[in-house]
Amino acid sequence: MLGSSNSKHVTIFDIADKLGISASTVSRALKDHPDIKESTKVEVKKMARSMNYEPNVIASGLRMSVSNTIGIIVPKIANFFYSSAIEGIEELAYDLGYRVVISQNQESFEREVENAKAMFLGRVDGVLASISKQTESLNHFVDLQSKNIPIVFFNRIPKDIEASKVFSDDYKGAILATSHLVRTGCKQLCHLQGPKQLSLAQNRRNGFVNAVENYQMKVDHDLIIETGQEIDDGYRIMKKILNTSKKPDGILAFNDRVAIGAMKAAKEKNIKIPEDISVIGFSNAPEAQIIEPALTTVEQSGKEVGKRAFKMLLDRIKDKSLPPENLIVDTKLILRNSTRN
Amino acid sequence: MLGSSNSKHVTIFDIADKLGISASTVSRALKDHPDIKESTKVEVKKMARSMNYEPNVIASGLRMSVSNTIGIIVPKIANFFYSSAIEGIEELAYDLGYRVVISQNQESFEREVENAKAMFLGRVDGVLASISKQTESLNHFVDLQSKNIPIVFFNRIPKDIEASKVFSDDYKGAILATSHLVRTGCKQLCHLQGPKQLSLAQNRRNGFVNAVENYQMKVDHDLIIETGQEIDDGYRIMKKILNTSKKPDGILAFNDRVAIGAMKAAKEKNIKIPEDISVIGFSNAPEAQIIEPALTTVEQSGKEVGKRAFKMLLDRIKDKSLPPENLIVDTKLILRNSTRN
DNA sequence: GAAAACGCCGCAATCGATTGCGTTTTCGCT
DNA sequence: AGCGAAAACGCAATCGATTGCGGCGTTTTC
Repeated sequence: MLGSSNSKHVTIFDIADKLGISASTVSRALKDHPDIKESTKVEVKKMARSMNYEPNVIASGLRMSVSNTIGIIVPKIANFFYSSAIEGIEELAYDLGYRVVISQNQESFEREVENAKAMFLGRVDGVLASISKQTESLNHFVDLQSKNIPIVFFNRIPKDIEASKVFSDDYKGAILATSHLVRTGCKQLCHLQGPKQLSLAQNRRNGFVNAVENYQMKVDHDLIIETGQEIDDGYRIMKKILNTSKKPDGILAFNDRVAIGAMKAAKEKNIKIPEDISVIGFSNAPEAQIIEPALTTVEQSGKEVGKRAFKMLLDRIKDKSLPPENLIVDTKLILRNSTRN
Repeated sequence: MLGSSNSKHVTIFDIADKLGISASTVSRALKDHPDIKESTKVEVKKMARSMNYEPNVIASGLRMSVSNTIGIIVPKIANFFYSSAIEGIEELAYDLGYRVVISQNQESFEREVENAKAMFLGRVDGVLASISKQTESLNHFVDLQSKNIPIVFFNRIPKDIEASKVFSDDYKGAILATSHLVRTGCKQLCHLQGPKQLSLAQNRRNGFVNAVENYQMKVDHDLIIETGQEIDDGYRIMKKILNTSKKPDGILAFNDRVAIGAMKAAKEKNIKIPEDISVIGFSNAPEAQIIEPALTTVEQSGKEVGKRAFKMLLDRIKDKSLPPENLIVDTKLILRNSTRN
């Protein structure tokens, strides 16, 4: 267990006293320093165990200037993708003896700056970050780097910074999805592209456009529309679209929630999915399996992205001279019933 | 920003040197100690600002034996309720200068014990915990308490421990839900009660039973069934039920996901919801609004529970002599279309 | 047989902030 | 001017672990 008494913590001095040796020797013995005789090591370790000694990571951290802690900065914790990513990160970090501290900013830029500062003050060994929708300047991250704290960005990544980045293959995902729409007979495609400033939204858009052009079809730019990222955003936009003369028969949405909103609007107009209109989302969130018809979507595993990002960060914590690297996590199309065969 | 140079951190000694005074004075000046002359305070603070001084919380923590960190232990991070709770906790903690470290155990008891130990080693100032499904012994938590680390349990709470607990009013929620089923004409009620060992499941069950009896109806114990907590669990059980002679016309499920599974099974048998069978879930998860018909459910705000639990913990961190307290967070029934009017 | 080498361990400084206690400075008052 | 109390500040220890350097006793080396 954790130790039996409720008295103060056992220190290496306590062990040293009991054994009539010095604390230095105890310290060295516990970490198998070659200067220490085997028999002493055995004694010390035995005593340490019997006294329920547990090293004080704070004290050690002060001396060594490491904290064995990594920080995570995300826009919002209670979001399926991010909580999955955090789950993946925690899973790996835990086994490696790293603590995970979390902070969120609810998409506020100022708050993100504070987040970064807090990470610095907390002396974390490294940071994993997804930027907020409002992030313009990146000084707070650059400052972190200049303090020798490595950063790995994941999912929502900034362009203008030299740092490692891990993100899903949005471009390819969009190509796969769009191609599927075309091949199943959609003629008039629409893309609800989410918040324009996000690079992942740009990648998806590019995938969409390129795929359409690949099939020698014309891209209708009136049907590439900026949206929010919630159900209601998809709903409102779709309602507007359906009131115009343009009648899209295939939709690639920014994410599953936007897709679901769009589906809701279509259903209200008695437009049948997938017969009259096919819909594809992004994420493979839990909701995608619940909606009817079940939503075809581009899977993006938050857990996987989180894990990869953590590994990359770990390498850079251990060797600060490693150059930045980009890692693109594969995506795949999950076929369900919101698209035709 | 964070400071401009990439050199070592500025310490109170650096400030003291520049000003030709001692570090003690700097330390005291920075925290407005009455022994220090007003003019010196001003000078010190000015210098501190201009040198971009930031206190080293690790060093201070070592001396003060506090970490300004609270730990969270949950079964699973990527779960809507828990990630909402974490979100709420982080929101409050952040503003109060507390860091939040997270650990999960994926419902494994052994892992939970490790979680607790890690919290101890990390010298957190307090712990917020939801116990795993498999938790039997509570020694690891008792140990934490005996080390003078306050714990507040939330949501999934253990019975046999003297500690503060914050949980939603499951009993009342079940009463509300069950009553609504009865009042809208359900005659044969069924309760999918989730994992039996969880106290919240027991509370819900009690609410269910008492409500039924209140209406002078007989409780059919064959229709109070232990289940898992996932969609598939609800689906499988419901399929079985529908193959028996008992035909429930009202279901209170352990949570929304189980409810959704049950709905799926019913739909496959062409049983109409809510005409032939009414369904109510627990949680008000995002999925509840997506499913069709939209799911009537007992709302439990993870965010609210998290915040309340954090406040309670904070009080106990500041005053360790505070007695344990129970706080029951109100629940309410959200009416949607999976029940009749 | 003296010197160099090695094995094993302790002293004391270090990381940065805090604080009890003692010392110096300041200032009021006679 | 001189005394005493209060105000203002410095010294050094402390929190716990780590580590360079030096000490001492034993063994190896030519």
